[in-house]
Amino acid sequence: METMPHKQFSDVKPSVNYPEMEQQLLQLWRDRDVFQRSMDERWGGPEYVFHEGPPTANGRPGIHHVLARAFKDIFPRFRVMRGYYVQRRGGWDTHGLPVEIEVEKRLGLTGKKQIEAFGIAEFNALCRQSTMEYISEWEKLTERMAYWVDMSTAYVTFRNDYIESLWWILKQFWEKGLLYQGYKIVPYCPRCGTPLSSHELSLGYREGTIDPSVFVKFRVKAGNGRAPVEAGDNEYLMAWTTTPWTLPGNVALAVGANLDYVRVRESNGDVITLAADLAARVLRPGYTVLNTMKGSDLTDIHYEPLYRFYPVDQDYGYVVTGDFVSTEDGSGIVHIAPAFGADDMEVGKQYGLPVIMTINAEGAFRPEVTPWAGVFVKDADPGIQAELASRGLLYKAGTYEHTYPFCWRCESPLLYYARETWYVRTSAHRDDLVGLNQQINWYPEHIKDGRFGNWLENNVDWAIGRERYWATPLPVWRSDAPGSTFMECVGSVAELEEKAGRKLEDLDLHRPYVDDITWPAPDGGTMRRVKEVCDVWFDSGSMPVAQWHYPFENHEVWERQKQADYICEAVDQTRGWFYTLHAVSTLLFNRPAFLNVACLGHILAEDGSKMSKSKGNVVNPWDVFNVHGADATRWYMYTASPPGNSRRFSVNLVGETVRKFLNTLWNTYSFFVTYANLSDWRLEIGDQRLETGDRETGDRGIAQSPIPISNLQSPIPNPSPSSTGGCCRNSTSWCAR
RNA sequence: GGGCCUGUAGCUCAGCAGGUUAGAGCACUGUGCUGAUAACGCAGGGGUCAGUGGUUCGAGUCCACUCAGGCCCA
Repeated sequence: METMPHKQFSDVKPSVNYPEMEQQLLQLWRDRDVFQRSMDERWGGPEYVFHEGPPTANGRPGIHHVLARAFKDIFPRFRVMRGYYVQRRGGWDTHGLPVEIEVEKRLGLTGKKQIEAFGIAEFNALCRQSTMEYISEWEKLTERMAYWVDMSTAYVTFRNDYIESLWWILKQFWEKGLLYQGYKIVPYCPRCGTPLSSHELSLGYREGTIDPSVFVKFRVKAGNGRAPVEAGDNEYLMAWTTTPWTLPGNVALAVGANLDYVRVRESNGDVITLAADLAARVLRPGYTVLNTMKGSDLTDIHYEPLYRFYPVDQDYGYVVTGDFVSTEDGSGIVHIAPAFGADDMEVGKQYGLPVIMTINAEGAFRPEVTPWAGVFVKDADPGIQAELASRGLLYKAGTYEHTYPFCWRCESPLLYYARETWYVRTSAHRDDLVGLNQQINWYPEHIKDGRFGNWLENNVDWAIGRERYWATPLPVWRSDAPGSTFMECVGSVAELEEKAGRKLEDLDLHRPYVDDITWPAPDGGTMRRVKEVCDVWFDSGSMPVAQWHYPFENHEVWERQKQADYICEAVDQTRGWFYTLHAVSTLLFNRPAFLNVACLGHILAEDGSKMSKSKGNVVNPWDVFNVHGADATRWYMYTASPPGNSRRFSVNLVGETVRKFLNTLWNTYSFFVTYANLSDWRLEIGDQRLETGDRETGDRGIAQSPIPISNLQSPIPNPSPSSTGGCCRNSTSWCAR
C-alpha cells in the first residue's frame, strides 16, 4: 500500500463562508476553554488593567455596542498575546431613570404619584427584573463578536455589596464636608408638579416662542469708589429680562468683566449705565456718553432692590461678574434671581447671595408677594410691568422671540425653578481635577484639553440627588424633630445595624426597605432617611471601588486593579462615565482612575445621518454577523475611519470590507497552500530570523511592510488604521506575485 | 446661544511640522490573463481640497467668519 504524502497544510477552498468558519472557531474556543485559559495561563505575568464601562441590559445591544466592544477587546487581547495578565471582568449598570421609564411604560403608569400608588417595593422588583431582561442577548452577542470579557463574574450595580461600597464612598465625602444639601435649578412643569429630566426637556423645545422683553432701570444706591457711577435719584443701571415674574426674586445684577460699558445722560436727565455695544439699540436717540468703563469696574456698586417682600440678612443687590453675560441681546447687564436660573444659581453660590423663593409648587406667587399672591407667574407678567412703569422704573417693553421649553406631556411652559437636592462639592477640587487630567493619555488627544479639559475648568458641584425609586439610596438620615437639622451619614451596613439596634443582614439596601430603618434622634425626633436616591452616574463612576466591595473585602485584588491602564467608550461619555470616574477617584484618592482612554466617535447611517429608531435606519448587528461575519464587522470598525471619528455603517459597507480585505487575504492563503503543498515547503518553527535578502520578493514585501503593529503596542491607539488595511492588501498582492 | 469634532474624486478614506502638475482602494472606461477567478495584471478618465475673506514669495495644510453634519452643555 502506498501512503499518501503528508501535506504540510490542509487544503482550503478558494471560496469561503466566513460566518460558518467563525462558528467553528467559537466552538473550538468553547471546547478548549480558550478565553478562561488566556487569563489563567498569564497569571504572574505583568498586569494590564482594563475596566469595563457597564452597559444596561434592559435593552437589546445595538451596533454601537459592537463598535465599543470591538475597541474594548483589541488592546487587552493584544496584551494577552504579549504575555500580560489581563483580568477582563464584565459589569452591568442596572439602576436609573431609563430602567424606571421602561417599567412605567409597561405598567402604563405616568408619573411619580402613580408609581407610589402602585407601590415602590413592587415597582422596584419589576425594575430589578427588567435590568436583566436582555442579558442572554448581550451574552450571545458578546460571544459571537468575540469580545472577551468575563460575564460569569460580572459586577452588578444593584447588589448589596456594590451599594455598600457606594455608601462608604459617600461617607468619605461626608466626613470631608464634600456632601451637602443645596438648591438645583431644574426645568419644572407647574401643572404636572414635577421636574423634568433632560431627556424629557429635549422633547419639548419650541422655536419662535414669544415672551416679553423688558428693560428695567435699577436705581443706584451706592457707588464702589472706582467707577463714576454714584448714588443719585436719577442714576440707573439698565437690566433686561424675558421673564418679568422673576424680578421679585432679584438679588444681583451681572456684567461681563471684559465687556465695555458706557454711562450716558438722556435728554430727560436720567443717567444710565449699560453695555457700550447695545446703547444705540436700546436707548432713545439724543443721549450723550459721559463715561466708558469695563464691566470689572462696576462690581460692588449697590442698587435699590425693586421689591422687599422677604427679609434678607446678608448683603445683596449689587453688581457681580459672570462669564455668561453677552452683548447679543438685552443691555449687557443681566438680572440675577438664583431661584430661577442655573447661571443665576451659580453666581449666587459664588457670591453668597440669598435665594429668594417667591413661588409655590403650582407656579403661583406665594402670599408674601402681596400684589400678585396666588397668581400664576406667567399671568403676572403684565401686572409686574405695569407696576414698574407706575414707579418709572420700566424703560421700555416689547416682545422677544426665542426657543423655549414646554412640557412634553401637557404643553405648559416650563419654569426653571430651584429645588433642594444633594450635591458633591467637586468644585472644591477643581484644580485637582484639572491637574490629574494631565496624567491621562487621551485618544484623540484633543479631548484632553478640549472637551474634557473645558468641562473640568468649568466644573460645578455634582448634583447627585434624585427624587426617584430604583437607584442607590442616599445613606443620609435626618431628625424629623421640628426645625431640626441634625443629620447622619451611614457608611456601611454594620453602622446601620448599630444605629438601628438590630441585625440587618437580609435587608435589601433599596427603597422602600431602607426607608423603614429609623432610630431615635438625640434631639427628640426620629432619624429618617432623606428621600433622595443617587444619580446613576455615581454608580458607574464608583465602579473601580465598588466592583470589589472595597474596603469591606478583596484588599489584595483591589491593590492590583484599583487603577485602569485602559478604558474605552464613545465620546458622549466625556461628561458621563469618564467624568464620574475621574471625579470619584480625584475626591477619594487624589489620583486618576484611568491612565489611557480611547474615546470613540459615533456610528452613523450609510448616508451620514443619525441612526435612530424613528428613521428606521438602525442596523441590527446580527444581520451583519450572519451575512458577513464578525471579523469583517470588527475589521470595518477598526479601519473605516480613525477611532475618534464618527463612521458610517451599513451591511453593504461591511460587504466592501469582505471583498477588499478578507477575500484578498483568504485567496492569498489559498494560493499559498496550493503551492506550498506542491513544493513541500515547510515552515521551520525554530527559524525565527529569516534573512530577508535570501527570500523571494514577496516575502520581503511582507517583512518590509510598514504594518503598524506598534500601534497596538502603545497603550492606546495612535493609528492610521485604514493604512493598515492598505498595507495588508499590498503585502498579500506582492506575495502572490 | 456656548464648547469640541467633522466636511479632500461617484463611494470609503490618506495627505506628518505650509513648498513642484493633490494621493490610495472601491466604482467607472479600455486592455491583458483565464490553474488566486465572489479574483488578478497593465493603462486611463474623474477633484474650484464645503464657502468667503485674511496672513504668506507660496495654503487642502495657518487665522477669522459663514454654511452643513455630529456630540456635549445652556
